[in-house]
Amino acid sequence: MSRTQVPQASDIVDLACPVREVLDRVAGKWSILVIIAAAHGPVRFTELERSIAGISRRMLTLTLRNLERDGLLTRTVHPTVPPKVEYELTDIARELRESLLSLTDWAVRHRSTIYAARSAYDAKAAENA
Amino acid sequence: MSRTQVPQASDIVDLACPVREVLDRVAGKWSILVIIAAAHGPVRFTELERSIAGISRRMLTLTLRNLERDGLLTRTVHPTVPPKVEYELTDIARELRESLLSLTDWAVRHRSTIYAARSAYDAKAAENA
DNA sequence: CTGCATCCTGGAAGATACTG
DNA sequence: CAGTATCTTCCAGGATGCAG
Repeated sequence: MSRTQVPQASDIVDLACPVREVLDRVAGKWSILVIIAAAHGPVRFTELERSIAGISRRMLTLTLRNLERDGLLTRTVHPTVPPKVEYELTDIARELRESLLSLTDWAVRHRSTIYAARSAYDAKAAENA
Repeated sequence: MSRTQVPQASDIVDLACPVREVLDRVAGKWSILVIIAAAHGPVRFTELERSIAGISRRMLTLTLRNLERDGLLTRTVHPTVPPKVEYELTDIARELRESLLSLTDWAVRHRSTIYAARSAYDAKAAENA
């Protein structure tokens, strides 16, 4: 950031950083679902694959790697045949999950309102067309 | 949640829906920042543009439209010259913002831990290369 | 069972220019 | 002031196949 261009809305910038933190960590299409699916304890790869409807093997792998990289879950390889790998949330991931609960709660409480608003908006837009 | 210990696919799906709800609404790169920036009361377009560092006029417009469509904010046009448009969060958006606070709080509390985990992970990956 | 390598596509978002 | 209209770029994510 140059010295000539000082961002004057520092309040937003200050808030934005942690927001970006969370977002970048949780942004993916599957991250949160994996966190939820892994919440109940050590879970195997295939368990996750089965419990998260619609996820591909590739995306599950990528998502798990990212979460592991950020220290949100641990990966334990049991050198058996066939291989057995278990994933488990770390403490901070469990904390994160708690925070997510209030979000999902919000979604549940207001979903009908939001649908209604959306329908109304679209109806009005259509009528102008 | 069912009585069984191991969540089957349906359990995750049940949880996944509200999660998707939130995500889809807040997913964009700018949505949350706009919500935060508009939190303190009626805000004009240009105010938002200035306070959200890095956002383009186009993306601000698109984001505002989406939030309005979902009933998260209201758009009030004052037919003056020059035009004056004010945006304001709705009640449910303010509620959402409250929920987001616990997330940002999480991010702040654990950011250093996460950075450390990431560095460690990357270091290990590099050493295997 | 648990992945990785590759190819490919849709859509999000940036750059730029114009307008009531 | 508060937008629209295009064009373009980029990459998350899907599909498929192979492997230890």
